[in-house]
Amino acid sequence: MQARVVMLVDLDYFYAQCEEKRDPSIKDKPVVVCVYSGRSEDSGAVATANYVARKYGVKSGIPISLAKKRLKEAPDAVFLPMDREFYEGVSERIMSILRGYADNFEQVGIDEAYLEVTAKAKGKFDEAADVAARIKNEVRKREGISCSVGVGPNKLIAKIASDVKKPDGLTVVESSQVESFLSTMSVDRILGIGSKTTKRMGLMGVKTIGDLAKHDVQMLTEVFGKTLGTYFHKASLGIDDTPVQERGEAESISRIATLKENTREMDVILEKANQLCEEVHVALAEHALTFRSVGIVVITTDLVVHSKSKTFENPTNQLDTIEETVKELFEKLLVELEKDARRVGVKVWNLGKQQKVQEHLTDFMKSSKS
DNA sequence: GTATGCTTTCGGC
DNA sequence: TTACGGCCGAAAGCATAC
Repeated sequence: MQARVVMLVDLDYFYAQCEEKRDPSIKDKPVVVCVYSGRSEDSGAVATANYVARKYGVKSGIPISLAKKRLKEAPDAVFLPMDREFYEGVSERIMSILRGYADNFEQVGIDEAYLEVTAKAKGKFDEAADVAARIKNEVRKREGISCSVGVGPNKLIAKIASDVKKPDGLTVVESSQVESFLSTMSVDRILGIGSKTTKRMGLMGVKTIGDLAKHDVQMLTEVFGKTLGTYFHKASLGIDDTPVQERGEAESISRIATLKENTREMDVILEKANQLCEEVHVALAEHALTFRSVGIVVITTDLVVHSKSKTFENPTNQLDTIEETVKELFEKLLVELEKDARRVGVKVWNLGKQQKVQEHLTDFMKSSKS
């Protein structure tokens, strides 16, 4: 029985790097990939930026206008609209390269994947480092994209390791190094520890993963409950038994859009919402999926997010159901809002694979014959 | 008290 | 000094069940 070796491959500043690949002449310039909302020249936000732009304080999530201001002294800066289809194509080809190096493979989002490499690296970390180097070379040669890789005895360590050096990094943390590797890391590096839990732990005097490891599991289960307490305890010791496994289809499908003007008029909102319902329905149909939950979101003029949702007993795939539920939810939500709506969204989840009715009937007839 | 499931909000990219 | 997307999964908060 070999000790596990797990790898996390993270494609560096992915959207912006795809743009550099498409047009290498922009490589040494600040590159900012933007999501334009269409309501005015520069309204919208930054999806991601290359490291040249990051030196100017331009990063994911900031307004485009702020990014332009920060790049005033860089007249060669390049602002490009997001081209998701192009990035998805690049991602798909890279993911199929990565798959070839893995015993087991798990893609996480468009730019990240876990690889179980225990067998391929014969349980040895130095062989895993060679595999990682080969992966980086092949991805660079075939697709012209750099990535940062973390190698560790499990997913938890591989993920944290991948963040240590980027872009174009490779960090290996062997089992014997796990304790000192984790000891000074902030607790919020652990998946499942968000801002609230970080604050609660801070009040207990726990700031680093090393601090967390000093508390016994009984104490943690008293404070956080059995499931979470046990999980935090294991994570603090670098223990993570979760397997690397293929993910199914997305767990939710959503579409959101910015309105031309701020409004609280139901007609205007429902017109946009119905477009979004149709888009969601098309996406469902493409994958032959049903849903059991429907939700809406409204972002008001003060940029506060409000949402409502409804879950049904039985799965369906009907556009009518989406549209009717969305209407009902907007009517409920709008009366609660004091500000106008700026953006609206529609989402479905609790997805399932659509059964083929004909098969069912055939099965039924087969079974009723005997 | 803990587990589970649903709803809403948060945060990464 | 402000400025502000789209999509996803995770986290948090709550209700209910055991």
